[in-house]
Amino acid sequence: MRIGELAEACEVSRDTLRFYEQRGLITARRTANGYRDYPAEMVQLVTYIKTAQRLGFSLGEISQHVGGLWQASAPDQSVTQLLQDKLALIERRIGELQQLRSELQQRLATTCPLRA
Amino acid sequence: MRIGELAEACEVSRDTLRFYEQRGLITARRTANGYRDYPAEMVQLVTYIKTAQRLGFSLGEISQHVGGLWQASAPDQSVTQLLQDKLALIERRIGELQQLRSELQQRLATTCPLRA
DNA sequence: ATTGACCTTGGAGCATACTCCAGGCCTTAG
DNA sequence: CTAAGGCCTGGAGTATGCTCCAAGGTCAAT
Repeated sequence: MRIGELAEACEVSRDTLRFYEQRGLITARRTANGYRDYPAEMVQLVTYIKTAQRLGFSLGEISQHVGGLWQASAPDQSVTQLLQDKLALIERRIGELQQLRSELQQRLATTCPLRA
Repeated sequence: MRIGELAEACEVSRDTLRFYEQRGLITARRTANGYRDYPAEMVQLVTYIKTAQRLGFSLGEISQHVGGLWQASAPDQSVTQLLQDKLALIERRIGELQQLRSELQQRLATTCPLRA
């Protein structure tokens, strides 16, 4: 599939996909005429990247984990390790957000929400 | 108090304070020699800015509300609304992260974590 | 053959939130 | 008097994550 199709399927811009490639988050084969050619699974990968991003991960963090996650074909130790690292990261982030939430809830209960 | 003292009291850099001034978040009197001179309450204001930021507000959002907030004796409705919106956002994110976490946990429990 | 939609590249520009620097004045201690 | 340290300004630089642009190649349809 070409970049425009992928872009539409993932609801991102072509520029964003080229930017991700530049940053090493995704790669592309090329057709004879030089156009990028993506496999269908690329939709899943880009969706994954956007999800992780929406959840608060930077592209840097994502790129540190995505390669191993995506390329491993067998259940090997390093992949398991990567998943566990990711899980730990997610749990940290949940904790941070929960703390933020309780701060907000407390502030909403006071007379002057943002004071102090 | 001078900028260095304020910076230390608030644990931000002098540059950050000058940056906030540029953005209209804070203002300063000047002494005869041209130095910025802050009242002691400025520590509270800067602390408030940092808090709001940690809670997910951009400096733009903060500056739009800072005047009213700081002076209002009663909880301003628009601010309360803003806080509630942020709270909703945070709760959505926590939910998504928890879902991602359970997905990862399930994958880690299978023999072949990355299939499917 | 030409239009129009698609693709290519490198590079510039933008918003956010700082961070650092040069060049220079003010103040206080030795 | 001089040095050290704090302050001033304007402007450049940094990191993130795009977004847009110019100039040009590709391709299917009319």
